[in-house]
Amino acid sequence: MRVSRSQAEQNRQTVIDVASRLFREHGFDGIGLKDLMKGAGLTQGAFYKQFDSKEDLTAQASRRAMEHATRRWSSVAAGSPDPLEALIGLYLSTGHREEKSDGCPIVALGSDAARQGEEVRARFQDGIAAHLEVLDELMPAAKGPKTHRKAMAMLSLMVGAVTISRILGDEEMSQRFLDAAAGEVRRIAAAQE
Amino acid sequence: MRVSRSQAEQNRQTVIDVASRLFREHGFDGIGLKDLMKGAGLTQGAFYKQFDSKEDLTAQASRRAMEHATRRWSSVAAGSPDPLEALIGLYLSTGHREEKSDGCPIVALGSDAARQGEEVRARFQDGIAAHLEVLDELMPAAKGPKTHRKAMAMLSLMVGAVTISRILGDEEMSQRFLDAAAGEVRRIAAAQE
DNA sequence: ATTATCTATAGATCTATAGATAATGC
DNA sequence: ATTATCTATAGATCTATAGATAATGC
Repeated sequence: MRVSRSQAEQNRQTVIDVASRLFREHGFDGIGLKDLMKGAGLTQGAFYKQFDSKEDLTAQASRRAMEHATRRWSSVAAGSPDPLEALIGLYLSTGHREEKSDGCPIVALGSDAARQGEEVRARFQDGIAAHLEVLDELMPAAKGPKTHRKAMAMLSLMVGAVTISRILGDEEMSQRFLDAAAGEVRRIAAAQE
Repeated sequence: MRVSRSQAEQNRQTVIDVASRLFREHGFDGIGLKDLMKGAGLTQGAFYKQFDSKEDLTAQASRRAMEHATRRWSSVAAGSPDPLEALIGLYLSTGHREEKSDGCPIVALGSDAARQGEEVRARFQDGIAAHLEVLDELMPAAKGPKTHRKAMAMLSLMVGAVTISRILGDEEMSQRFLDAAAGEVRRIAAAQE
């Protein structure tokens, strides 16, 4: 039954990966330890050797999800001649709207995160700051004192639009929210000031 | 033990009101029927004479919260010489950031709503459409074909900014998100096109 | 006679712990 | 000898139902 130390550590990492996806799909309160562990091919009993509590896993899964999302933003931006358009194409798309478990954690868990303890919220805060830095870098206009301010508005707009588009059953309305956000994100980035 | 028909109906309405607040505070999965009923001064046993299921109450509480929020937007806009500034002052404020249970349901429950069934999501969709109409009305620039598109971007931006500001423990950063959003909402409303 | 609410409970599920087991690591 | 994982379980809580009770409404 016992496995090697490196295998145990790998199992722990798998649990965090699985949790980062299942929490995004079902919410922090929408999935239990049994199913989280089952997703990693383990049983519930192994949980408390790996983590202090469910809240502990929640915090670690939040960090994992945020770091993954930031890395994706960076590499999409770095791999395109027009980083902003590449990011808009990725984020404000139907693909992203329909991919809850591998999509942006702020969209999938933003409302839930606001109700969590300090530890979880700190992991989200770090991720949000990292997202802002990526946006700062790809701003096409000359970098001014307003750049960071613009990045905040762009992130808010993107998060809000995908959140709303996921709620809407009316496909056309949902699409129009994404398109409207894309247009305004471009405008904000391009604005002189 | 039995109460009059009108008292029973009033009790039902109280449960919906209480639920619309407690769900916003704790999430749909974060509070049980016992505490919801207790909040209305009743016991759990009375629940199923009033509602079909928890999901039924979830849908009714969502409608109630959304209608309340829309009415607040309308009256704030109608009661001011500068409707847009009045709305910004109400929505993108620390007061709203700290008032989860009586604040915007899209912020408090947006991520949760995206995971709910059609019935609940339809109530949010109706409320979102109603919010857009309020924004359409108060747009200062001459109403063009782009008005509705702008309203969508403004709503997304406002929802995203307050959602993020509620997650952040860093007060200054939180405030800067609200300010950045306020600035861009004004810009979008004022833009010619 | 009907029924709104109550207490009580069924059955499922939740987080967390205890003790057994079998493999690792010294 | 230590320990990662397993099965089993404690105790709390969740949604939903059943039957009793006491007041309403015919």
